[in-house]
Amino acid sequence: MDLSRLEPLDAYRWSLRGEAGRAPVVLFGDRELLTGMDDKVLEQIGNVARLPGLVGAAMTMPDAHWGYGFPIGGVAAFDAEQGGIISAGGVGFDISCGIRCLRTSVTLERLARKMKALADGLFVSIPAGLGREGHLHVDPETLDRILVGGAQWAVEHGYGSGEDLACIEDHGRADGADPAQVSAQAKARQLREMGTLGSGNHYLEVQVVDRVFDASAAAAFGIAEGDVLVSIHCGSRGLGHQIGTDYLVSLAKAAGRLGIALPDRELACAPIASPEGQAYLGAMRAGINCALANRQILAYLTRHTLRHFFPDAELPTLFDVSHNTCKAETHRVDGRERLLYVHRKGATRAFGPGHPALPDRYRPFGQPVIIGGSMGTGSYILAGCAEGEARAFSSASHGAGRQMSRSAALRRWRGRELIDDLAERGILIRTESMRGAAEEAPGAYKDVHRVAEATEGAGLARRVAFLRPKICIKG
DNA sequence: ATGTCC
Repeated sequence: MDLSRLEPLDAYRWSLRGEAGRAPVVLFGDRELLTGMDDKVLEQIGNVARLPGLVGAAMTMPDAHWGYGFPIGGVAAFDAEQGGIISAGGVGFDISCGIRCLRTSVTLERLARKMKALADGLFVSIPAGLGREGHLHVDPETLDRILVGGAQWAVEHGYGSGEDLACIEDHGRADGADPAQVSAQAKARQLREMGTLGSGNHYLEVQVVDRVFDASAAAAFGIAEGDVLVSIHCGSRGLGHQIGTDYLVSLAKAAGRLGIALPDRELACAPIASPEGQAYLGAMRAGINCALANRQILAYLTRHTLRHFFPDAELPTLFDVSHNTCKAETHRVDGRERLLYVHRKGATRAFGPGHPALPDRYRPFGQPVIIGGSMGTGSYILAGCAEGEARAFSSASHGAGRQMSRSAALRRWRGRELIDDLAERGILIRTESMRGAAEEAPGAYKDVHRVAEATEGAGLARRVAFLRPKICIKG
């Protein structure tokens, strides 16, 4: 990215020079992260800043990269009463993709003795890969109840407990979901895919807490150095993807009908208050519930498998965060509380200390934020902080973020070699696709340590712990 | 991300 068009606000915050007809643009990240970003990121977030009803600045997180319409790592808030819009490209195709993090009572010593068997066991029990079907097949009526009930449906049907729900965003269920706005095709794709991981950057990882940055927040989150965790990264599978595809068309038509000038056709959108906007909102929330139920079922399968190897294992939920959503939230803007529709595409909600939506135990420390690492590199747990509210509508990074395209990664690496190298370093990968593993090469991603450091430096969230991977099941 | 092109 050409930094000459940017004005540094400080070492971690940059403003794009103003232009007529465009709202402010702020990019978070250090000089090296921004230098490494594609110019497309700047072009795309500049386009977002031209959409109607934007409040404050259009923003990118430190892990941002080029995406469909909106950059991945993009954050934009809109006010329905000011003609604000909602955009499918601002949420992403994998609606409510996110990470469920489970704590475990398994010690590193016990894990070390069962590494290979556990890796093989998880690979058998966790359905992964493109188009892969799950153990649970549902009928259309049941799917509609899942789309309304989310993880709450899953818990009611034996896949977990109320303690899980307390540690999921929105208590495991998005209000206002409307399955009637989800196409028959989208639903048909999901009937056999509940409880599946998917492909691409999705994974299930067994991790060890390698370093604690903030002992009091870590204690509140229930973790300490040497603890074993399991993180599950996945989303709403075929259903979410089909909702995105369907509404790209309907929102583009609405934009045309209402004369909304689109700087890029990939930014198809409609006013939140329009029939098409409301329909997408209802469908997208159904997609959120699909993803929340999916991660709850995968948590159940994970517990079942770990208890086969460690019969006394407890695996309580630390937290479950989504990073592809648009959520109605109240934010203070220029001293006034306003209801905003915050698009976070490849960005995590990061409420600060004291927020009423947080579980009691976490509230004094802020919301757990999870930055998922690339294959074999490690992940971070952070905590939302007060500055993030004013700076980014309480948003933070969601991962390492790609720095190289999938095709470029395929040309450069071989999956088999990457996996053998990682095994020599004590990290076991099990995957359905060697091609997928090459695309997910650690070198194709930004440095997760730098992303986490910049996220803290920018005042978006504070680092709490670094997690080192031990076993990774890839789609 | 995705029954990677109906």
